[in-house]
Amino acid sequence: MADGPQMAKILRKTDTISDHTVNRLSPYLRCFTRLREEGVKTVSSHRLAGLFQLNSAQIRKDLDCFGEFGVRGVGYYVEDLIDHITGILGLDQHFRIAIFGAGHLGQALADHGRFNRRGFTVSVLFDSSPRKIDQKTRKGIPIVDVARCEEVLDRDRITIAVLAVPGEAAQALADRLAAAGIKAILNFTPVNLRLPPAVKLNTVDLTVEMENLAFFLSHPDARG
Amino acid sequence: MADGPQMAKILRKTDTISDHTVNRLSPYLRCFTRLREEGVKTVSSHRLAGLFQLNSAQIRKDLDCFGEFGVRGVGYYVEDLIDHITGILGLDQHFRIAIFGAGHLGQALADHGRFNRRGFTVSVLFDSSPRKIDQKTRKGIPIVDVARCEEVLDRDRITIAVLAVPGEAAQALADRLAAAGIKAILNFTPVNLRLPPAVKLNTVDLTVEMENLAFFLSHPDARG
DNA sequence: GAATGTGAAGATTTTCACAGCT
DNA sequence: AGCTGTGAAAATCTTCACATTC
Repeated sequence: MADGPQMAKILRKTDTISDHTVNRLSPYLRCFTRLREEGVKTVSSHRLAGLFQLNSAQIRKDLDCFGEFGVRGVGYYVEDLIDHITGILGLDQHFRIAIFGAGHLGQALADHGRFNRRGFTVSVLFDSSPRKIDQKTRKGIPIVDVARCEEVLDRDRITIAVLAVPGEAAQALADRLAAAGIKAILNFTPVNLRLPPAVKLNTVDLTVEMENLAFFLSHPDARG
Repeated sequence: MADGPQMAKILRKTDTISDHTVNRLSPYLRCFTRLREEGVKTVSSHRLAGLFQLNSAQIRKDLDCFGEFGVRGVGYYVEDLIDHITGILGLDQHFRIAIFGAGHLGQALADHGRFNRRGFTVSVLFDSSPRKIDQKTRKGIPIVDVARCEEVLDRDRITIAVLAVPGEAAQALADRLAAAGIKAILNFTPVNLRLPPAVKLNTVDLTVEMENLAFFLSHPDARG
């Protein structure tokens, strides 16, 4: 629904949303969903600014990206916001995920609620260890031999790969996934992956997060 | 070593490093460590630019933040870079970590190599479930009743808390941790935590990561 | 010659401030 | 009166370009 041609209809004038705005859409959506649960019908950019610790102009600019559907003197209709952002993010489609690496982290992610919610399903884990192959996770997601991954990725129409393998295996696997037509990768390894531009890569690097905290602990004067 | 007063000596003129630069220090350090292992003695900003897919001027500006120790015509001494960045990040100190929530994710993180390396140790997990209290993780890290957390945090001189609890419990716990003197939190819950400015907060939000990928899958024209 | 350090230019993001709707 | 939408200003981040040093 929010594919190529339709995008122009959803995305208003710019035809392009800034990177930072994209990263705010998901928190916005979560917030709006909670507001709806609380029975809130409309919300102003000022109130949202308070909730997000952001400037209200920032929020108006962000929401402005995909059409003027705020109402002056009133604010934004929560239901409208949810519809629009759901569409922009593509969450009216369904994405199937494969997790590579059935170690503790991989299995924890596979069974984690965040990966199995509106818009997403974890369909399979891949591993190379004979002790894990053909087992299932606690919640029943099958663990398959990574040697068969191309076949299964295609069969299950998987578009997102999550990498929870040892760092040494990451680049070779990423190359293989790119060749197999995977279009998005969430990388939990600490490797700077090289990928063709058609593949979107997000990296969650726990070392970076921890060392960033260490920096602020060592320099209490900087930010806090 | 890299504490308040000394900071002026390490941080050159600006007395303040930009946020983006701070977040690049950790990847830099990892890269330099690998270069050292490979026996590389000096490295130029151009070569680093290639490795990081960054502009070479960017790298020079970043490294310039904490003193001019590049050598014109030669480049940077890898050993020097490692020493300086280690100091800046505070990794010559040792930080003890407590993980809150001994579910699959919490236990996976506790035993994960990234959290138990130079500069960091996971000393304890906290949980409220009687079935988990007084157990240990696979690698032997004790799980303690969260009711006792203030006592243990103090006893073990823990400065970093990792939150892997259900979202509903997160804000109350964060308040408690702030009151207990915790100075840095790595938050894996999808909650926008409010904390006093003295507490540094980093959030890893898996929903945001997945929905960001969904956006790019739905808009192949944008970045890829 | 090679590579740093850096002022100035360029790009991007955020904030301000206010005209214009309801 | 209240609040959006938006041009313009401010702040931040990145890149260019070149004088300077080894």
